[in-house]
Amino acid sequence: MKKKITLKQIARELEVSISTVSKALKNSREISKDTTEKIQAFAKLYHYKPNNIALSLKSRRTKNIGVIIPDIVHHFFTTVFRGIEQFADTKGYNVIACVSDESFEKEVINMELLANGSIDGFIMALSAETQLKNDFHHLKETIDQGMPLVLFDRVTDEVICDKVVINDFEAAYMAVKKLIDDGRKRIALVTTESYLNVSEKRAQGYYQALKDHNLELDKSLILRLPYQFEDEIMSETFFATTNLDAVLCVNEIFAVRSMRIAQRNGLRIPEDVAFIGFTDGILSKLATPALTSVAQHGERMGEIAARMLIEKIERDDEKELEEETFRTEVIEATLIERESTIN
Amino acid sequence: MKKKITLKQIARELEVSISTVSKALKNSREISKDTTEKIQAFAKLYHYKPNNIALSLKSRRTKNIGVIIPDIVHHFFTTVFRGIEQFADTKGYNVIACVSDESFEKEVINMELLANGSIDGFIMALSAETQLKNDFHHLKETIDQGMPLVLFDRVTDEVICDKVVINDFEAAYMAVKKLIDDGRKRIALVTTESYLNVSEKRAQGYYQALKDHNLELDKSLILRLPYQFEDEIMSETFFATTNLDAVLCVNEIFAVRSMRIAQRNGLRIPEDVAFIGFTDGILSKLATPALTSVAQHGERMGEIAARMLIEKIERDDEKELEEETFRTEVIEATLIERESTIN
DNA sequence: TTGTAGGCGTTATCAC
DNA sequence: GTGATAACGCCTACAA
Repeated sequence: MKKKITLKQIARELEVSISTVSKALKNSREISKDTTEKIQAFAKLYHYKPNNIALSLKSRRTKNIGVIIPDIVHHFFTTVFRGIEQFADTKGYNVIACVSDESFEKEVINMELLANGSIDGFIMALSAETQLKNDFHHLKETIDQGMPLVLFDRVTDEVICDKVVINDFEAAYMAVKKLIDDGRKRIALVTTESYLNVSEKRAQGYYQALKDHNLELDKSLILRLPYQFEDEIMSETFFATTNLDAVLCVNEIFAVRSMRIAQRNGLRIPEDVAFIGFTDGILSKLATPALTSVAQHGERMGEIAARMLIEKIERDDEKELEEETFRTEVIEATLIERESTIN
Repeated sequence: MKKKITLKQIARELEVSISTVSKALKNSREISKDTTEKIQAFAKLYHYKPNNIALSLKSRRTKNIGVIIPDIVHHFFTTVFRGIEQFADTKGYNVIACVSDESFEKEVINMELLANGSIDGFIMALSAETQLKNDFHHLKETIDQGMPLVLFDRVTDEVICDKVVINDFEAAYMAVKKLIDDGRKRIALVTTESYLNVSEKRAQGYYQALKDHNLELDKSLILRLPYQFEDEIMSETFFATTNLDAVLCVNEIFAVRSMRIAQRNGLRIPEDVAFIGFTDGILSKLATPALTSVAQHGERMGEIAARMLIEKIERDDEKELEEETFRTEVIEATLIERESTIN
């Protein structure tokens, strides 16, 4: 087992100084051709590669970015993550992934841990608990220390930083409008408890679309499920007792589960009830019937977030005292029509 | 904006030496109560936290582990990743995630990048291309440099290191046996091209089960799909022209897609055809009918891999020259029965 | 052309 | 009790 070799060891072996080795390996013209060749040959032989940690300590750049997401076994976050990773990779950055598990405390701990030099910037989506508590001191402190931060999807107005979101309001509006245009009158909404920012925006879009088309807002058409629901009793009762002809769900899991229950109750999709979900992951594509779904373009979202972050990181290098400017990029959601609505 | 503060700055402000500050913050009894308190108060005020990079340089420990997986938007790998992340978190380790995207080159590059000091050890599943090329020099070199490595799921006998796998052969055998016990006679296998180690083991289990139950191996019952197949023509033809009464699929996507096609062809599930898949992710649970599936227990796999790795990392600290021993942990797959087979 | 010295932030050893 | 010094691995301005 040959441990990684260092400049110092090469220098000792070849009886030259460390700086000579360092320069030779960078093809500095200061060093004679002879020594350069000798050193490079030796270095190659021993697979010399500079130690990232030492480089980071010196340059104050880790080439790592921290990504904190609420959940990894979740199609949307996973696609965003892939977008981030792919873009980061092209720029020579690595991604440190932390899962907050929807917990405020884990989010805080992870952030503080990483903020102490491990990374050059953060990309994150707020945990459910953080949104519920409305406590963002950890984000503010991080920003305050000069650490770039990009929020995506689960964002908040309380924190001033770069953001990437989709137009949730408009997307929901568009989905409901489609249902109305198809002749649906009793359109239900299946959503989460209300503190989740994105769900709330989608609900607003739903309300507005109804209003604009002179449909009354009927509270009995709204089903609010706990975020991580396993239990299907609430849904079963809802579908058994509610008179409806269309359903908008704020994610694809709710949608597919709801479709199953509706089908079990003898409803035909889309003839009796139309369904539209959010997320457009593999579930939407492979459900029976295939689910019409609002595509959130997670991968692009991740890519844009990573681009924004890396730009900021690398710009910070150049002009130290520039006026900070923050942007919010809005990605247009698109409705992917499949079998669960009438085309 | 207050940049992170360092020991040196605290020392200067308080007009003491750096070492005094360092000791005071560690509650060393060498330092007087007065100075200790003064320093700690100041440090707290400025949110002092030691710089991870500097600590790493000194300790030669990064408290990071590198995870290289072929694909992140993939239920099984995602669950393994979660298992790794969760366990790592409890031990104070962070996870750097790289996606090889099934590419040999990306795998090599990522590995070399991380191996230069960024992490303390690797957990990985081989990319498809790596298995196809059968080239493992990058793994061997990494191990040779004293970097601990744990392979999971997509492993190879060519590399000697810790491994975590499921009993693919037995799991497939068990699944086929169940189908046979249910009275199925013409059991098809939907698998990937053969270079994928795990698919091949599953195929072997399928062969053996047939053989042990005196069923002839009929090549026309085997459908080999390209790994990332989007196109459904091959499957359509297969289901349209093949006489079968059961199907074993090596992953849940193949299974759900196949079920859809079979249903479109007028086959009833499970009456006419029974289906069993591998993976047991959300697709299996929410498919119509719900899919009987071999659970691979990805999360546990990740946890065990992380435990093995961290043990090795931390043992390396202690006894430097101990005889290396490597283990292969086998996780028992379990068959989760649902509606796509007869109970 | 080569080498020395200082510094990145920290800890540990040893001297005062 | 407190501080100076060396070291982790690397880079670079400045000497020689």
